[in-house]
Amino acid sequence: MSPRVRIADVAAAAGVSTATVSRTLSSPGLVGEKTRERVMAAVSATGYRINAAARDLRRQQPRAILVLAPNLANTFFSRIIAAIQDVARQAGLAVQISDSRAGTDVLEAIVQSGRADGIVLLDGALPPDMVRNWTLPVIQLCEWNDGYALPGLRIDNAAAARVAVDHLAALGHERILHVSGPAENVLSQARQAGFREAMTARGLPADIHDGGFTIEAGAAAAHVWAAMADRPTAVFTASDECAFGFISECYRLGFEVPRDVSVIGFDDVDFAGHFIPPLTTIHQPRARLGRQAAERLVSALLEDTPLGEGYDQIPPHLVIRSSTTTYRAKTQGGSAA
Amino acid sequence: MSPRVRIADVAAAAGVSTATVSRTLSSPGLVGEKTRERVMAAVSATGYRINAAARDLRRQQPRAILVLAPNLANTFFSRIIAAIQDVARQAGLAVQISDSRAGTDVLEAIVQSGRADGIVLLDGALPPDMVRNWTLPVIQLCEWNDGYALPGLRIDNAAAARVAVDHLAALGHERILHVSGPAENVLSQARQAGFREAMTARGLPADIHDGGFTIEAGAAAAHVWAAMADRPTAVFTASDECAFGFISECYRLGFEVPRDVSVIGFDDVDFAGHFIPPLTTIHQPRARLGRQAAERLVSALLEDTPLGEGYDQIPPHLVIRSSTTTYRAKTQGGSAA
DNA sequence: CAGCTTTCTGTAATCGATTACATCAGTCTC
DNA sequence: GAGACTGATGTAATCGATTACAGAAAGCTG
Repeated sequence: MSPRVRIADVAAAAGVSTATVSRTLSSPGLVGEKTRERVMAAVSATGYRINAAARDLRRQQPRAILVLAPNLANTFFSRIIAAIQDVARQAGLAVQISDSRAGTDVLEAIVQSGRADGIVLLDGALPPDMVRNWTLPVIQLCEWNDGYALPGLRIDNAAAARVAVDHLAALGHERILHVSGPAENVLSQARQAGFREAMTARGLPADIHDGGFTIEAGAAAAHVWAAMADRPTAVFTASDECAFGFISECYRLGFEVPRDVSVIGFDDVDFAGHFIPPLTTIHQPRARLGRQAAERLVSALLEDTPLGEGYDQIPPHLVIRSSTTTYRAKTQGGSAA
Repeated sequence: MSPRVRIADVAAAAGVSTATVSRTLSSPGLVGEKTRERVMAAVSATGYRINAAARDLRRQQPRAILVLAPNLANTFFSRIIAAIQDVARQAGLAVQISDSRAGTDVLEAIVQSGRADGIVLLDGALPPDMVRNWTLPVIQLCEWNDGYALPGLRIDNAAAARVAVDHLAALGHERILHVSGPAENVLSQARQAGFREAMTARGLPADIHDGGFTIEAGAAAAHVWAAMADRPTAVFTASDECAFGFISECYRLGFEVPRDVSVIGFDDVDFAGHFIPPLTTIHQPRARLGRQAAERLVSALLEDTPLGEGYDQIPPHLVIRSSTTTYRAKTQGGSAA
């Protein structure tokens, strides 16, 4: 460990004061050209790197944003985080990531440590009291919670559910099952509401099974579906993973998609188009979501303007592939109850 | 923005000096019991949170680790990062994440900023000159590069390839194609070497197609495979994603797995067991890899001992599912060249 | 050339916590 | 009760950068 090069060392090497070195680095316009050159030469000669802690302390801002996501292992977040990272880097900000389910005291310590000056919050299930107390700018992404009273960005989940129903109805389906996400999740609730609304608008019964976002939840739902008296001819699932699990398990039970049941997923993960069959699903523009939220936060931070209050909603987009097909009233004796 | 509460405010509220407050927080044993209680009361009354920048500056260590991964959007990393995050949090360390392909100057700035005191490096393709110059402890994970001369952790990739070949050979396959990852990638190279070795040891020809880790690469490989004169009866792919792409495209071309070709993947991503067919694949214990690497780094940091030099290699583990089956010399007229 | 700008550079205070050292009160020993 | 020791607390220097303020040099104007 060579002793760290400090700004004073660079100043000495260049024969100027530390103030001049600092200015050369942060606002070069204030420094004479010849001096600037000498300083830059000294910087590279000494291999000087700024000490972030000292700068942050003095400037009172760490130039970093914190991303809080529930369950980092969930692949849904990776692309979003990559986009956030990308925007942040271009603005010269570091990105710190934490699991939002780490426990309130841990979370408080992280948030209040002064290590970040803005937050992207991907979790809508934190205690509102805690979140409202945070003094840094926070932007909600994908999930949300009205109790936080924060600006945010998400797709229009209810509309997405309606679009899914529209598509299935247009194909002739009348019995549609919605395998929803966890009941306490806002996304689940919004999508359920949209589903219910679209179904009742058509005078159709709204069958909802409380499932989850996971592959396992989808597989379990397949058994529920298979055991239903008057089996729905189409299923709208909580997520692509859920759809994968559902389809796989159906296959194992001797059913085929879309022959025996049409399936619509949610998210359009990378893999959805390559599944067998390629999955019809609601597209979530994850890179765009991450980028847009990050840009809004970053510009608020850099220009020191408030974040605003808007809840941007991106309209839903259905990607039609091969897991849905027209409903043909059974011609074969196949699948009675 | 309420003005931040500083340690001096707490000291005033408790009627003690800042030194006592600081000691109460970091080494409570040094402080008298009654004083300690008064200080703690003052801390919660004022809502005091320590300022990380000031502490880091004084202590000369930021208590954070930096994770560098190529392409954060890749789902392979999410679980690893979650595990690292978990270990770090329990040790009271923050986690900062950056894309290792951000460009050498950006990377240098991040690494040398003094914001982290240790690095987990998931990329083996950075310039060795740069990496060797880093003065903080670095541990390589999954990928590696001998030019870095760093300690690391990974599975035994060559052995994994051998295990894959063993399995296929035991099923009677003699023509096996290896769809490998990018030629310049160390993982690809190690697996290719293992594949070649295992095949030649059996007197079998080692067919290798330079592909990639992606779904698209797998789909492209399916066309290559389909066009081969004497079509291999089994394929060992670079990754599960590659296998998925391969299988999907085969299906589209009118082939079925494992009826027409057995397929082995690599990684055992969450989804592998739910694919159709469930994928036989080499398991990478991603949570364990992340955890183990993080633990090694964290304990070196906390105890201020060197990281050591070992390259831990985890033995490979094959998960046998349904995408591989015994080779039956063609009885049907099906698929001649 | 006096006086006024403008441009550049240096001096020194400052951010908020940690900690070496000094101090002081109380306890123990002989 | 003097002296030594222990434990608790305070004083103040320190980490490394930024920046308000001041001063110096150079350029302009009349």
